Amino acid sequence: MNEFSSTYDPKGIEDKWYAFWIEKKYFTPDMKSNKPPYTIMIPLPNVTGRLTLGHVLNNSDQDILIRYKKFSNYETLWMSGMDHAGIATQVVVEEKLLEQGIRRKELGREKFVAAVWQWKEEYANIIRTQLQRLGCALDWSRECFTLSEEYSKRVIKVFIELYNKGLIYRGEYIINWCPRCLTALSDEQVETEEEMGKLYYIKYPIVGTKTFITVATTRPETMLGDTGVCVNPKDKRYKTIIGKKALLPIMEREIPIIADDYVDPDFGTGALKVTPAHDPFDFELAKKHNLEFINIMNPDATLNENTKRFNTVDRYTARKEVIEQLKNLKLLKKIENYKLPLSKCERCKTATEPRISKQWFVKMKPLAGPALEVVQNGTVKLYPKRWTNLYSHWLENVHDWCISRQLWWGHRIPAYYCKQCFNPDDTESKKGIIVSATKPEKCPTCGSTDVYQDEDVLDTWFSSWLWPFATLGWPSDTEDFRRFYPTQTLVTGWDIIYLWVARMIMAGLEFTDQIPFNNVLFHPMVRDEKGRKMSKSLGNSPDPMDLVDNYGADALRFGLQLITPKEQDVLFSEKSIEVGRKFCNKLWNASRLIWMHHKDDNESLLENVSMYDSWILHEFNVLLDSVKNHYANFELNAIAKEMYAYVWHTFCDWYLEFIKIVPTHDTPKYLLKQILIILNPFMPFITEEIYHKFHFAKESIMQEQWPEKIDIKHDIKQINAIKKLIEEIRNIRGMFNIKSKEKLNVLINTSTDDHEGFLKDNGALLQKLARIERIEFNKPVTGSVASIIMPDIQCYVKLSGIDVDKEKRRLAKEIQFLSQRIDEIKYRLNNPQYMSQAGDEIKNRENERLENFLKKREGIVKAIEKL
RNA sequence: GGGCGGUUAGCUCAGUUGGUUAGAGCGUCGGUCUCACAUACCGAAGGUCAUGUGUUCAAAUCACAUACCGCCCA
Repeated sequence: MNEFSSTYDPKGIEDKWYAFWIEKKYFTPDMKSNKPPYTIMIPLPNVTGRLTLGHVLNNSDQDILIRYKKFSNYETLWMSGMDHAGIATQVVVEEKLLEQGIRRKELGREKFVAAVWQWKEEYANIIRTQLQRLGCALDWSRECFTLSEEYSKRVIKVFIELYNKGLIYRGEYIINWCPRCLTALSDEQVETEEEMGKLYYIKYPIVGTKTFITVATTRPETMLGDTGVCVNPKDKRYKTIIGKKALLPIMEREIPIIADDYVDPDFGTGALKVTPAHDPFDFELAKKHNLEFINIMNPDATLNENTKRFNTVDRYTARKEVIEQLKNLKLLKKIENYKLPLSKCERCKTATEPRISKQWFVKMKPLAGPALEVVQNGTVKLYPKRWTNLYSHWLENVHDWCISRQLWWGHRIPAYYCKQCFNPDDTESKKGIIVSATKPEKCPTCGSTDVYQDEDVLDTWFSSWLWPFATLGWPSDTEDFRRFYPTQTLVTGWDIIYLWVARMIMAGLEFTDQIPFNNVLFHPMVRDEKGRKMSKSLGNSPDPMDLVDNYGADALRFGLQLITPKEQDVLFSEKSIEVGRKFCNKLWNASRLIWMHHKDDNESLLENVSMYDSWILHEFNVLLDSVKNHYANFELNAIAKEMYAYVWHTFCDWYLEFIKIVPTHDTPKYLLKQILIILNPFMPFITEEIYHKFHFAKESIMQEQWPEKIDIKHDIKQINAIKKLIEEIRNIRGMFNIKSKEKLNVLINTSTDDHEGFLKDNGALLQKLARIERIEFNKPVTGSVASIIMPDIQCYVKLSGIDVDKEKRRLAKEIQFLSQRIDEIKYRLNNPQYMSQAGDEIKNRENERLENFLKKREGIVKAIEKL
């Protein structure tokens, strides 16, 4: 049975074809082939959770490109894999365990990590299934995981190499600390949000005087850690007190008043309280002026013993209590409302703390230079182009990268310390530090065998920045690496341009001396209909798999592409997926019609090409050109829209209607195959299914070639004319409210024999599509008629009892319009500047327009006279 | 504070290097179960292209300014 149902139902079809593709190993490149390679590395999904609509967009983009390139004679590889996602995954597993009353610390490192691996297995399976249901042509045989044994070796090798080059160091600086995740974060893993807060003005008594110096701060509790007050040396208000001491209230500690150009005299009071251990700028200032560093906070953001009675009090409670005490001491001058930027942990949204801490860092400047250059000189191209500015700006101002994380899930830092001679507080010397892939037997400095490994793990991005080559076997000189590296295109969201894209380019240049990819396509973020970010708490994020269940994967993919703008965020609505589903059904039914009449035709185009065939083939050529250009610029949305318009409005609405009346052979089946091929990257399942319904020659549509342009043998002017005439007659019918059951009688006068001959030969088509009873040619116009005046064809729709005034008004309006256009063109023709400056192409076009307008106007004038 | 993007039909968006009457999808309205498809077909209405000034024979398109919205960085 090979029946064609009257509606398309994707159920059963999608799974069937995915299994078939896997069985045939279509997604695995042929290593014996001599085609040029085309490689895309998947932006490795986190094993943290299920895929979102953002992933659907990201992966369908990639699938489209891969399938297109496969048709275009490239040996394609789309590398699959996943990211261990250190913080994010640790957080979700912690939460899950906590639901069962189990605390991470109580469970212990080994058992906890085992629990995360279990989670990883479960979610890797879910994600794999999700990508497969979307139809992704990923090579599963090469799937990688950032925490696998082999991949880890590469990460550790890179750490050691950079350490030996002096590009990785251990140091003590202010870092971003998440009090909830209890780990350091890099600058890029912190989000800043503007929030309404307050600016507190606090008076510090000046020692030895009865006067005060007032400082302004948004975080009064940090005053407990102040070790100085700083003013601008040029600030006249404070000239006399520089060098004196202030008495820090509550703590009753004497702190120096210093001067530095860094202080902005116009901000607040022009006096800055200096908290060296809890602010990056204060930290630098303190180093310069030799101020004391007092850490006042525990890792969980409660205050510590350095704050005396505030010990163990939470930071926000402490703020209230400090304010209360200052009020009592009459040292709180005033409070103002103030908008301040608040830094939050990207993963858990907890407000982060700037905190002085000993961590591992990567020196970024030496890596940034080359990465900046390859983008600025166009070796690596970013799409859309404007991301280049952002990329450059970040690299030009890049700070060192804090890569150590106080987590258990990740690559453990390959640094060992000697219990005998390592001094943890000495961040200047490397004494007693051994960086090594395996545990050293003894300390090279003192010979002690008592060495222990760093407890911390590496930032996730320290492994994923190696993705484009570590996945291909690097540093081993593997065949995969030689063949598929550098890759061609990276497809990702712009939100990780710094976190990932820039770092991959750095790593590629540093470790392989090559760019990791030629092109980067940044697609937009998927938001809800109101433009809000998709989030679990808002409940505005549909599960993509529900959408696949309800509409089919092809509908989801195509619908999403249709609404994805080039440079703005996507506002997702389920309506668009419905449009996708309807389009699938349309394609299905068009195929069904062709199948009913043409399934036994030749699948290649032979000699049977009618003028109507030529017309649709010509339109197809136009489409092919446009699609090709759009692919070159990664404009997938434009491709989707054009294919939609062609299939629905050109192919179905006109061509299929034409050939119901004017029979033909071969072309419908031939062209359908071409259409299926160009649609396949966007909708792989339905196109494969239809391909097989027709028993086309290849084992799978995936083995076909991208269509070539077709030689057009006919002049198709007449087809456009008859099409236009049909549209005009339909328009008249609507205008005069003529029921569609009522057939029309028309009189046609033509100015050339060609037109007359063609219209006579194709009268049946005109009758059917314009619903006409009788056509008469070249007779005088009598009775009441509605007139259609085209340059070479005049058509009069006979109707008794039409509203003559209405027709006169309609024609008069038309004349007015034409006259306006005619005047415009004539004005230009009389303008010497236009005549000398406009190009020939434009002038020819304008002349042609003028000629047509004049002909038309003349015809309408006559038509009015006859009314 | 610095930078980037946006403002086109009721809604969401196209609109190449300035050059036909500024387009599409959805929605709305009217009419059709016409033998592939009512998940459909036919037709219509709807825009002073955010505002202002300028450049040009010609501006949605280029320049400058303003307003509003969004994002990134500090």
